[in-house]
Amino acid sequence: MTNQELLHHHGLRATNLRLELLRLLRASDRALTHQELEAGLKVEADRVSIFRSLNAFEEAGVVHRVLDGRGTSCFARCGTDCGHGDHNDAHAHFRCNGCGHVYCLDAVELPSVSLPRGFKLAKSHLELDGTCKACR
Amino acid sequence: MTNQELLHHHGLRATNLRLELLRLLRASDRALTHQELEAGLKVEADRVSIFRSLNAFEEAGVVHRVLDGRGTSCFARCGTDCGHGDHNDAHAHFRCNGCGHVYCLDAVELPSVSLPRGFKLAKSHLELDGTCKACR
DNA sequence: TTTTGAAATGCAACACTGTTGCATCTAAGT
DNA sequence: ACTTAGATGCAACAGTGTTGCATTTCAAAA
Repeated sequence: MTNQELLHHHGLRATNLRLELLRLLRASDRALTHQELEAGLKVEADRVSIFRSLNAFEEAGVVHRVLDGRGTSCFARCGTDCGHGDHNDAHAHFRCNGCGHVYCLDAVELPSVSLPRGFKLAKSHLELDGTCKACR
Repeated sequence: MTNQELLHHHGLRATNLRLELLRLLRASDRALTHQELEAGLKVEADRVSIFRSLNAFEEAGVVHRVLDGRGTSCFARCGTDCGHGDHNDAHAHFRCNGCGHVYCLDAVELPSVSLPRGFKLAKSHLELDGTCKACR
């Protein structure tokens, strides 16, 4: 599926900015911040438009959001099985303490947890940190 | 150990602000943001001083920091076995999607994970969300 | 192909978290 | 009571993220 088809399939318009953002996200093996995306764009675009596009992507199920260790949002393309507001992002994330990059780890298995009485679990996120391949 | 002793024990001065912050943190069953702390203070204090105190607490091993779902820092008292830069905060955290409150869950067991080749693990954080007792 | 309405963008302004520099004050040991 | 390193207050700043509003542009229908 092309990026254009992907956008249309989720009810979004295929603008230059959005096609560019998807291109960058698809080309990356890790989750990217809005700053990295802005820096990588081959098109001029306003910060606000990038934020709005990323929010639209997230809501539509095109990307998912991860927080890096300092609380800023990173975005990565979703797997094929995400829909509107229905994310299947139940995989672990690894954050490198050296470069700060955030990787999605689809291979790592998530634990099943039992919560104290009264708490109702919706989702669990396993956040790992350490040193990545490039930083060793 | 009194809050005064606790501070001295970690090489920090027992000022009004810091004693107040510790009082609030000890009285709470969950992690608090700087905003909640500022609102709860019985003493006038500058935002900056609160941030600096919390940073000093964290570095000394008096409190640990958790990010809530939107990336803002929450703070909670550490267990007894934390020292300078040596946190023992390897427990799960639960964030309520209703009220946004963050709870430390000492009871939940952390999984052992195996990373892809090249990644070196330092710490793992299990972040859970759902609905808390009060919000059901 | 042209029209058209909704979606997307750009710009300005704002709120919030968090930090730094510097002058002043205070806790705590002498 | 002195002294000084540690703590505070104030002003200013950087970064993320949002909102309102006018303008542009995509995509579907005429």
